[in-house]
Amino acid sequence: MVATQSPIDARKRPRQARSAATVEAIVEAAARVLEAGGLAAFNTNAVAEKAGVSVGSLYQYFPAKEALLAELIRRKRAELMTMIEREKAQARGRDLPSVLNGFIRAAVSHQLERPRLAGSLEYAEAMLPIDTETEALKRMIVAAVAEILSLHGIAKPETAARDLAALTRGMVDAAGLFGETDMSSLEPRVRRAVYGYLGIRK
Amino acid sequence: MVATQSPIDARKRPRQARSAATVEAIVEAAARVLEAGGLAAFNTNAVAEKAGVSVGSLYQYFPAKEALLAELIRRKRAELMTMIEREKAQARGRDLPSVLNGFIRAAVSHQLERPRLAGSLEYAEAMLPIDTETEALKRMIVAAVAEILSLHGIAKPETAARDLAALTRGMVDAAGLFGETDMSSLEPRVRRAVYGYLGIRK
Amino acid sequence: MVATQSPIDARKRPRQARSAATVEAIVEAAARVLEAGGLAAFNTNAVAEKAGVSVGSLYQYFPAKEALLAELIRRKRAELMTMIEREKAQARGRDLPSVLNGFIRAAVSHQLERPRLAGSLEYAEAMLPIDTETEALKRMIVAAVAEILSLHGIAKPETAARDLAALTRGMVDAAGLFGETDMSSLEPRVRRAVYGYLGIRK
Amino acid sequence: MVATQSPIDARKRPRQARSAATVEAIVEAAARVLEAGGLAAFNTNAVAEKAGVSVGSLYQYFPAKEALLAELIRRKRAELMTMIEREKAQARGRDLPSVLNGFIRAAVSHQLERPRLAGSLEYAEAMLPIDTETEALKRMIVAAVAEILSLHGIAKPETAARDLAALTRGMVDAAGLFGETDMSSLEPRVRRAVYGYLGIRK
DNA sequence: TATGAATGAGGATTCATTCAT
DNA sequence: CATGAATGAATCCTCATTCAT
Repeated sequence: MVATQSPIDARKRPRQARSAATVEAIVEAAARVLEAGGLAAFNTNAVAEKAGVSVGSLYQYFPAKEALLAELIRRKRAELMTMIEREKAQARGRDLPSVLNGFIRAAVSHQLERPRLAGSLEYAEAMLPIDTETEALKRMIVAAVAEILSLHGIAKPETAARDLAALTRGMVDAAGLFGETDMSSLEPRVRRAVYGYLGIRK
Repeated sequence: MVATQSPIDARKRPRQARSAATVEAIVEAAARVLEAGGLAAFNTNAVAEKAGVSVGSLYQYFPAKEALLAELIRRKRAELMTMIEREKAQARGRDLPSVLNGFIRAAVSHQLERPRLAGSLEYAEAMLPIDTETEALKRMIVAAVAEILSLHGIAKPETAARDLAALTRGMVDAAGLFGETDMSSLEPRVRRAVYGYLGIRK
Repeated sequence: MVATQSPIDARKRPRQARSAATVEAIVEAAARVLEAGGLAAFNTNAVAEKAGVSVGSLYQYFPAKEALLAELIRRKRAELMTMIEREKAQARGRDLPSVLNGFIRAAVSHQLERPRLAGSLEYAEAMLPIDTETEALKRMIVAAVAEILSLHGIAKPETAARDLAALTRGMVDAAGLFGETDMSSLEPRVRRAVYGYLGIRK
Repeated sequence: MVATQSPIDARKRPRQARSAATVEAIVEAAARVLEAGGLAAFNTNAVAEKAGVSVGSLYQYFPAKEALLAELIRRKRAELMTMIEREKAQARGRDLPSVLNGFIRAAVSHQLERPRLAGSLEYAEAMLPIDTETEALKRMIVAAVAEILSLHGIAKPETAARDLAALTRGMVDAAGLFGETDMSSLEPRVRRAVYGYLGIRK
């Protein structure tokens, strides 16, 4: 990996097994703190305490609070990227609706899980200076979706990919915040909007 | 549970013209600060300075930082409510697409204006304990849209109203953050998604 | 002391009488803390406490710890500059030894006063990035002395000025740290070195 | 109050060849860190890293940060002591100027080498509680010089020794910090001051 | 009422030192 | 002995809020 000189990006990689566990504990604690109290409650002392670790250890692996946030964002994006790659791999020879259904199912399940966490990360990402790696992942995700759309003859595939992602995220976030937890109820509603946007019938 | 004396709810209403001007200056300054630096940069000293007013005066009208945020949210909602009332008033005797077009146009123009401000307010609203008045406005907006949808035979009008609002907000926010400023390009895309969701063709 | 009113001043100027007193209390406390424990003990909490003021107030007037240090340096230099100007004003028509005696007396009395404070400020000045105003004062001091030397036919007056300042400072610092407090014993020793350096006899 | 077991004083002496190499690496790294960033940047982690050694190893040989600093000071003094002994050995039968020239040459070359390092060590020595061994070395140096001066009929030889050392150090430090690196230009200037102080002509 | 100086709790970050491996 | 992960006290600095003028 190329060392981009941004401090937000610079995370010391653990060299021993014990520290890998520490890093995981910190990351999970960070997610929980964000989940529970949003960005306002997200402070290094709270995260360290919830992780059962000292502040010093936190700073051993994340040189700044923002670096921890960036790691959470990076992981979320990476998860999504993995899901998309999986869908893309299965897309060969299928018709567009089938492919879209896969994407939608992946996106909804991914986003509906911890809506308050997701919302905080999205806000943080929109407001903070984003590190290069995360930015790249973002572009790759859009590009992957756009590629599929393009193959099926959709015009302006990049814009469409962004619009569909935004629309889906908007719907799922709102549903999650409203208290919905049932994917099977939400999925068809998202599908209708997506199909409508693309001008195809189910 | 009834919040008898939540501090966030207790906002003095200005009583004189001179005070009204001060309040306006503070509110506009608050919006600008949020616009420029997001919630992280939103602090009372910065707002007071940008408003050309002392911190003391700020606290004269807004007993806590959150009260100022709540006022911004309330105003945003009130604007939207006004737009919706206007559209509703014109909806008599028109077909659903025409009515929807009005709504969509209103929503897009409203949301696309200051996307970073809108994003911060939405995040704040989702995370902070909301005061009763804003909560009520929110419900009224959904109810107003749901009523229209119901009149035109849409099933589960409340859910639809929330979904459409969420989908539209998601798309417009993303477009705004991406740098789009042209309503005429964004509107038809939103329309396609909305129509698709409702299962009607243009 | 006269506030020289330089354009380069990163310090917020107090607008009320009460805050002027606060600033003075902070500066004097800072000097005392440095005097007592050196740079290692120089921390904002200690200074604020000794000044009988909150940390917040300290930061109201000095945006960083270094700014406070810089102010101490600036004041010390300004004092010296004032002394030198006074001597320079009296130098007209006198012979070099008389002028030098004045300078030496001023320098010794100035430096012997609080040797530990002086030492800390010198070290800080040598190590920290110096602000432009202090740098300019430093040059002015050297230039003023060099001018006098030049008038009396001393070769390489700039180098001589720096050497004499260094030699004097070295001797006085060491004497101060050793516990000497008697100017009248130290002065003639400095004089012998200075005269010797310049190749003149008393 | 007697400090029975001051940590600064307790410095383990290395016993094996391998350890000696480690100790040298640490000491040299410490010097480099001081050279580069002064006392503010002097921390055990930085030193250990630059030495290519773990912090644990550093603490194996130096039980506290101050012990490392003390070792640097002790070495610097020991170097000077060695130089002085060498000069003293050659002093038999020579006249005072010849002897002084030797001393001055030794002192200038010694001090001009790494001025920032020297400055930091001097400051540390002046401010920190000094261990007994270093204190003794210091006295021996003064005594050695005083002895020479006394042999040549100089009054108050102890005071003179201290004054000359201080004057020389002041001049060389300032020259070094100013960027001078040429001994041959600085030496005669120091000589003039020294001779002047002692009231002898070259 | 308006002002802005003052407060101090809270939160970010560093670094000397310890100790399990 | 060597390692480097872990600790937490110490320090810098911010900002919501109060209150004397």
